Amino acid sequence: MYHHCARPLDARRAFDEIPAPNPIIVTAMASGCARNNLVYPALAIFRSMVASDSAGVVDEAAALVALSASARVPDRGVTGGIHALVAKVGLDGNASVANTMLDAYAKGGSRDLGAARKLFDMMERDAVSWSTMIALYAQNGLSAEALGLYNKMLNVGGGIRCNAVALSAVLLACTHAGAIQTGKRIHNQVVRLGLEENVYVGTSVVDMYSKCGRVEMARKAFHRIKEKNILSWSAMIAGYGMHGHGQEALEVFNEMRGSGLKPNYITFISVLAACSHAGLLNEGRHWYNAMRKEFGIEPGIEHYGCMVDLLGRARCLDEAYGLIKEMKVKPDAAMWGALLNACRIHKNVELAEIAANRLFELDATHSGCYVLLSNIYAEAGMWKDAERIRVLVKTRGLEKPPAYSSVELKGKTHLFYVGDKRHPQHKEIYAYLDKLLERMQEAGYAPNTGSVLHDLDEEEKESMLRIHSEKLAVAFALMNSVQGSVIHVIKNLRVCTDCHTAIKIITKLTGREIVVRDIKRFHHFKDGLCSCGDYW
DNA sequence: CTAGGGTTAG
Repeated sequence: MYHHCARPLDARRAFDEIPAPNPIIVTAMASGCARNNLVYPALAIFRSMVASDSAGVVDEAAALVALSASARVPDRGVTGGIHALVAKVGLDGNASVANTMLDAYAKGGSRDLGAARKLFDMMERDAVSWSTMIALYAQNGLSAEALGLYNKMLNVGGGIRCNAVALSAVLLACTHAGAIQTGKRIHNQVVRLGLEENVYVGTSVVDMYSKCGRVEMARKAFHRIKEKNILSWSAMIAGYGMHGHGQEALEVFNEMRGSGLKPNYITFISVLAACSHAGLLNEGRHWYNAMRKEFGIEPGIEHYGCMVDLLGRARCLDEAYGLIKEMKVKPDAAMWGALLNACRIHKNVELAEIAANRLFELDATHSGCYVLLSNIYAEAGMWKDAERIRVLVKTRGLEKPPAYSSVELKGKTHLFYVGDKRHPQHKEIYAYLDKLLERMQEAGYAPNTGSVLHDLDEEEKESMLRIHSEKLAVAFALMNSVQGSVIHVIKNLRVCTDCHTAIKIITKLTGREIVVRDIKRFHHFKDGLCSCGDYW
């Protein structure tokens, strides 16, 4: 009773008054501790139970409590230790115990996916084991492994059927990989099984379509969810937001409030991000103020980040800087990065230097901001300063994380790094790109060599730009798809200025529509224009 | 007495 009332100390007092507690009461005590986040006491109780276990009374329930507690401890190796104790009392063959252990190995401080997989391969597997392992891969960004295991479950899983948990997990893997074709196939499966109404599966489908560039499909799936929760609504708002559809995002937000659900911390991140992507300054200001006053939610670093983006975009650079100075949370690198980016767009060198210096203090190894600052100098004609920063990058030995872009073709994902020659079609791709570049230059495209961070002459700089991953991916997709189909490219970093300009021109020249998902948002290129309005 | 897998931001 005390535990359920979140009063662990009273529970402990009552427990201590029992002269000879039996294993049932001891397990109840441990479970109560775990429920109230007292994971170490919970584990201690289990350890002493095993130590004094002469008659084999430590049962499945006690093991489950201990294992689920071990998944919440920040130290490494705790699950392994409990595993040994569980084995000592002969409970490691128990199906529930093994499944709980599987999850615990990959969570908490252990984070050992390899150990989880090893256990998975050895144990007797049921539907829960398969979905647990698939979910673990998906949550840790190992999309290919998650998809592979999902297929394996259906083919050689010993008659294990598809279930809601495995489906939402594998949809998450499609989302990360941007694998729309596979995602659609899974969605068909969802429809066949009548699981569209399931809030977990439905929300996963919504998020998958949004993040794979099909926000209209996301909306359709959204309407099919029977009992939408705060996550479903937030996903839909975020979906519209990342595509630059700010009004639609706000309409969904209104609908949500109309339905009686209270927005939470994350909902407001989605709302403010949507305002920021669409440049809705007044709406953004309104909801930023309302979240505190009407909903009692204190803005966190993410909300400030959205506001700095939004104000910066609207040329209110001083207000953005003022907001950073007055916020109660310590500004992080992303915050100064947002201001720095706004300075790039509005060519404010003075404030850019302030932002960059604060950024360097926080993260001196972040090569992206050196590039940004150097570009700002270069665009302002301050070549010496631009050069100084470039030298700094070299002497400090900072490497940009490798940029890559990917395109899905007939269900297979093709990955391109800068200057990649690993693709079997690479010769044709480069030849195609050269021809295209000629036509682009005739149409007025001039390579923006200011954004190349190398000590090279102009010609060499142009060839550096030519081989950018997004250009390779676009060229490959153009070569291999039919006129009229929309090309979808996914990039792991922000799309570069030159590629952004280039793709706009490509859509004009070819009459094709190109959608690029970068690390921040979607860019819908059509007829020579981009949905971001050149702000990103 | 107890317990195992899933979805939202960036």
